[in-house]
Amino acid sequence: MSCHLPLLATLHAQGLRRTPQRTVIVEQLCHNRGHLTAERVFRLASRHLPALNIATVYRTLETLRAAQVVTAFVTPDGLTEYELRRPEVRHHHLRCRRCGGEWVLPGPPVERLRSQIVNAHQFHPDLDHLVLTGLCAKCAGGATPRSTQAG
Amino acid sequence: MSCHLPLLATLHAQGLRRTPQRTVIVEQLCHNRGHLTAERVFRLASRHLPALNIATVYRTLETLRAAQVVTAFVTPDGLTEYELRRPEVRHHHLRCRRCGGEWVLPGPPVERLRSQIVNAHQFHPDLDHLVLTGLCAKCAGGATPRSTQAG
DNA sequence: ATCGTAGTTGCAAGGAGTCGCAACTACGAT
DNA sequence: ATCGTAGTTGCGACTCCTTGCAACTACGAT
Repeated sequence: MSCHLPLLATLHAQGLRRTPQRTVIVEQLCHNRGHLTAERVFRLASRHLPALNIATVYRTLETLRAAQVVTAFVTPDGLTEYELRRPEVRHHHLRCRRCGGEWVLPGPPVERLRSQIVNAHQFHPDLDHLVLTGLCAKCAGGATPRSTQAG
Repeated sequence: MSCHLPLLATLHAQGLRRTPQRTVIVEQLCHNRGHLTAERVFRLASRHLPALNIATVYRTLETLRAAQVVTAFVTPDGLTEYELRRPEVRHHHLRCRRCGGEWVLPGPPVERLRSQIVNAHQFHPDLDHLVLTGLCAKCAGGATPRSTQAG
């Protein structure tokens, strides 16, 4: 069962159109789990819909984000990346700025930070999806990180 | 005593030139504490050096960052901001995405997160200077945040 | 003081992302 | 099935930031 149909239904339920462009973009997001830049989405999607325009890709990704179908986040490098939204799986990423390796950071440590911020400052931080760059153990001169590779 | 002279000396000690452009840019960073976008640096500095070119500003800020005179960071909005580097004062920012208000988050909670990541994953995250967006107490419908206003 | 040269600049072109508009079309009503 | 219309697209122009290059110059050696 394709995963894009319920997502398109979500759009439709919000009064938004299920255009071929949006369909193919959502399909690619389903087929290529993990983070995708807009450019990559464009390249993947335009194989199936050659007349697709890059401006449409950006707009569609923004529409999907606003519709909470997709999560968009800015990496510390200043790149915007997109990922299908999985609200029940709150996770973060550790990304090595030297080798590019990436690991999943499970939710609890960041949740503790969130709690501390809420309690001490009554501030509600957007901490659903963090990408933290740094150096992995190997590049920093040590052993392998212990968490799972990112997916 | 102007703060820009020792900073320019730092550049010089690294084999880099103390040009008038760099001087005026560093002066503005000293006079205008807090976060500055490249555009704002450009506007401030070009009052003193009208022929200054925006490309030079970007390059100079990057040079200053590489020389560890300046900290550069990408906000969750995707904007790059710069701040004089003060390694002995490790701090972070809470910025309200609705009202734009900004508060300082002192170091310890993030340090605890860092320790947890290092211990569990042998990953050394870049956590010297975080900007966390979210909703302040007022915009989220509560009382005022308790930490100091950002400076 | 002059000189040589490598670091740096201004400039124009280029790339990534955004925006406004005319043309197109998804889709609910009939 | 057709129709009307508001949502959406492709396109070209625009903005912000980056890049390559010729010209300039900071500065160490003399």
